[in-house]
Amino acid sequence: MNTTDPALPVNFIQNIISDDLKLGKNGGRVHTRFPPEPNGYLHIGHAKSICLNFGLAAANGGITNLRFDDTNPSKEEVEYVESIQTDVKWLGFDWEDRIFYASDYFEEIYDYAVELIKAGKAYVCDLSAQEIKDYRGTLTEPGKDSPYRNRSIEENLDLFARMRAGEFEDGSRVLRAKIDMASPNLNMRDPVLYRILRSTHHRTGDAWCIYPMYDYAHPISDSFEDITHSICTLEFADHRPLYDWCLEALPLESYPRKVAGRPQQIEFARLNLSYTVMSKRKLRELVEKGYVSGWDDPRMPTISGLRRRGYTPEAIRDFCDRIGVAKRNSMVDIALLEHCIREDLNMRAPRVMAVLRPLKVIIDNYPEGQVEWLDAENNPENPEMGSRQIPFSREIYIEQEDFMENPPKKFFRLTPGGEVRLKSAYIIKCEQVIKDENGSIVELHCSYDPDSKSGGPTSGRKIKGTSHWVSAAHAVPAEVRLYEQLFLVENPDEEAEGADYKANLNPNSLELLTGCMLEPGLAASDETHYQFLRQGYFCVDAVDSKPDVLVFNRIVSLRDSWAKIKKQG
RNA sequence: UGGGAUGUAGCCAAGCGGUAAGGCAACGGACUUUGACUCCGUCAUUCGUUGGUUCGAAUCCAGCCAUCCCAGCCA
Repeated sequence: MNTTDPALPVNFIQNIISDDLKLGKNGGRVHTRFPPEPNGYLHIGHAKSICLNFGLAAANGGITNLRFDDTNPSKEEVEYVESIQTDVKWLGFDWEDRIFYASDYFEEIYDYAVELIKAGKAYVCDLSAQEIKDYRGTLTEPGKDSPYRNRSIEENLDLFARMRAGEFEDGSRVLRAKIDMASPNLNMRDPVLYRILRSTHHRTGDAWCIYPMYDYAHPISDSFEDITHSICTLEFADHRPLYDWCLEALPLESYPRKVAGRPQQIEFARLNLSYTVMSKRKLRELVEKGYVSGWDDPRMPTISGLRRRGYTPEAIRDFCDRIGVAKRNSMVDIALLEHCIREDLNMRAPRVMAVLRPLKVIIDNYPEGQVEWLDAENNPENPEMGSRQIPFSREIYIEQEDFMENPPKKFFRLTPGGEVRLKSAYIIKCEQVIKDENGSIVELHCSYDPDSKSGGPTSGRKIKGTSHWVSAAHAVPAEVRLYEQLFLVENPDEEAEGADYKANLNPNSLELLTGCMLEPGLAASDETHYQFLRQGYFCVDAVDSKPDVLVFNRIVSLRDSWAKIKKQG
């Protein structure tokens, strides 16, 4: 029980680890592994597993392996193994030199299968896939033995060797564990251990035409790597007896929690996030059908998408710490993720001024041609970040939405005849509204109060509203993308033929703004985050930025977006 | 209707026989050179439900109810 050390995580897995340590199991070691199949990019759900495996080990003085569960070459690609490494590193975790592949063990895994056959615990089955299914029985009825179940050891050995040698067609034979066709647990009804599959493997090429199944390869891999705590998600709970069966049936030296005499895996509930499409199949569909620019499109809930949308590793790790770990299926509100990134960025993102939808303002009583460099603090929350100089001149831009000709009661910004403070500068008063022939507002003429200069001795006048602005002559044009994460507006009926969930994705997930005006001097790098005042946090998109234009991506609140869509009907 | 797992606030989640932590959200209020941020305050007489054991139960026991997972030669 974790009742003493406040530095340790508080969750049921930590409790298990603490108990094991107390009992001296595994020689006091804690060794975990993060075992993704390289069949797609990692998403926020994987982040939970990564933080758990690496975090729990680190908190207990242990280590963590990165292991690719690459036993099904038909779905796997090197692009994915590379992106997974990039993303785990970016999240801030280090597997040092312990990067492994299940495919590294293919030869040994095969040898163990031969041992299983020799021990009478496995047999080659000639049933077709459909027949195996039929023989398996149902949830409520027991299955029946395969007619090939009692082949001689010699025949099994011969057949299995010939399977490997490529003598048989794909799908014509499998190697099965001989367990119990009447088990109430379907996974124990003589599960398939090896299948014949002619598919080029991203690492072993065409060296093999038979590949081990997850249920068989995984416990062996854990054992080879001396893993002490094999953490996986809830849907594998039913596989646990099979995991144990493999370890017990094989002459293996090490397996998790062996000292207790009960090797076992530990299951936790996978992450579900509101508004978030977490299914790899669906994410793949978005990519393959070109609905997004790629797995790292900022609208994607992938680690790489979140990165481009402006999320930091610190925020994601904090989120994973806060959601907790348990065994109940739950749905975490994405507002918590959004809270984590805002909190992280609040202290370290410089405040800058940028006008997304410019409205020209001419300050008539400000000398033509004059430029003043004003002092502006970089982060009021964090004075250590200092200040910078920004230019002020006769013609500036303010945000279109910061002026209203016929304002509602509680509008605090600029109105005809009204005053507003320009952040870090002067108080201005709107004297005249200029419109074009269509009645659209094209520019404002204002006056300024020279005594109201920010930080000056006479700057104390209180004005209800404050606006951001940028000097027209100095402004840098920019492109801004307002991205929001893809989410489902309505949940499509997945059972229906050709269910098109794409049609139900939020329609306004990307808004492209051109002609935005930035204060001069902003730097471009994908590590850079800014807060555009009152407009939220943005990060520079180094992937899409062009030589002459900075591209910013913005983090938006999905709840607000959802409300907006619902309101529009 | 077989097996496995889970039910504590709108959403997560501690709690492990001694009288319901914490976070997010929400709602009040203060502050503010951005209505942001920050800061104060409010938010479960009750732990799926019904019984039982006990001086005492979210914690132990029994029944019931609800939800999720399992019939890939996927992981």
